[in-house]
Amino acid sequence: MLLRLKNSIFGLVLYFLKNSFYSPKVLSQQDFSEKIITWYNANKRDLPWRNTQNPYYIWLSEIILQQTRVAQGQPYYERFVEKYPTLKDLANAPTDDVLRLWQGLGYYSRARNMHETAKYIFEDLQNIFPLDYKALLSLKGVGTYTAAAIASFAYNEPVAVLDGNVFRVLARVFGENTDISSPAGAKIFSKLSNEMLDKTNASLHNQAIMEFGALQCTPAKPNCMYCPLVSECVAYAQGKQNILPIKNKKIKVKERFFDYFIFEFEGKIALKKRFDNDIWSGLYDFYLVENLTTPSPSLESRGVMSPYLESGGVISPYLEEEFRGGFDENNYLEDAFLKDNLSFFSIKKPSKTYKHILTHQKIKVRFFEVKINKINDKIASMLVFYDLEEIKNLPKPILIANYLEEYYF
DNA sequence: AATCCGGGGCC
DNA sequence: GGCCCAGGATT
Repeated sequence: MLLRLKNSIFGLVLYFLKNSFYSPKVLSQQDFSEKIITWYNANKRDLPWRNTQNPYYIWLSEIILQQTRVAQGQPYYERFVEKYPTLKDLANAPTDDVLRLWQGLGYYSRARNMHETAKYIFEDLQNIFPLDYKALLSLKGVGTYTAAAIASFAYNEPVAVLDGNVFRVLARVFGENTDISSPAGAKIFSKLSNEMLDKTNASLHNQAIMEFGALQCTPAKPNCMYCPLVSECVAYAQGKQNILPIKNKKIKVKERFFDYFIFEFEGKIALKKRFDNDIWSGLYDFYLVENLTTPSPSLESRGVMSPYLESGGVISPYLEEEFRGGFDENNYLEDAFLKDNLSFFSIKKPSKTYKHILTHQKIKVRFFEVKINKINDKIASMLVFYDLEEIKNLPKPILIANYLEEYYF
């Protein structure tokens, strides 16, 4: 008992020491919220999705902006609103069209999930957008951030948003050094963000803290000189603006090697729709041979390719199988081209090697333009050809779209 | 808990 | 080249 009293007195003394001498001013919920909202009213950008309480438009903007900068996402938002002014329009659109409009934004599962959810709301929920955080959270593609954003912006429901901006602002202002990429961090920051939330003014508060993070409390070189929270900011007092927030998760980048074969016949080009658990699912690219370990040696340098550069060669009926399963480098030419005399073609030298950088992958890509002169039923059944007008309207990885733009359109 | 999913912009 | 971006799904 005595020990406990001693400890509590000791703790009390420490508390006063900490807050009187070593720490910035204590920040109440009201002070915090008022300061960022005042800042927001003076500094906010005029963004189109802020001029509506329509949950469909807010949802659309939030899906587009996931892991995407405002400057990059805004033109897409405007095109989506133009083309699909209501949820019904989006629900009734072909998936290829939705993905085509999304082309270049990346993370294409966002578009696929968005379209699926649009159909679900229109058909199964009688076109009534879910009305609270919990219901929103059950939607495909809607996680805790997006559910909180829609619930607060559209319905003013008192749930705090927690995105990269909010993590950063809270970590710095309160000197919270828990790893934001850890489950413990998610818990602590979620609690902290909800404690700081102005519960009668959730929409404005949430908009304000994110905009504050985006414009004022930026990842690099935050504008501490003119910051309304500078005298309360723990990170500033301790000179830790560049350390916080802590994010320990390291991504590892995998290197891949793509050889694309662009089969052309009578002005049409063969494309293949991608699927499964790989990048660009749902998009169309050329016929791909992936080397899983090292780049295949330049075909000419092996002294094997040269005859085919001039006189044409043959395409294997097993081409499709080879394309599906990668290929054995030693049997590369045999497997891909030499097994049967099914069709004559001529092949251009491989293109230069393009480097395509993704978050988790570094891809080295070469293109081989293959003109097919004669075709038979087997080849026709292996390759699906599209004319250039069709290709323009199909969703493609930006890598493929750029190549087509450079050499075919 | 760890891994995967794009593309662009900034330093 | 490294980091970040109005994160979420999958395993």
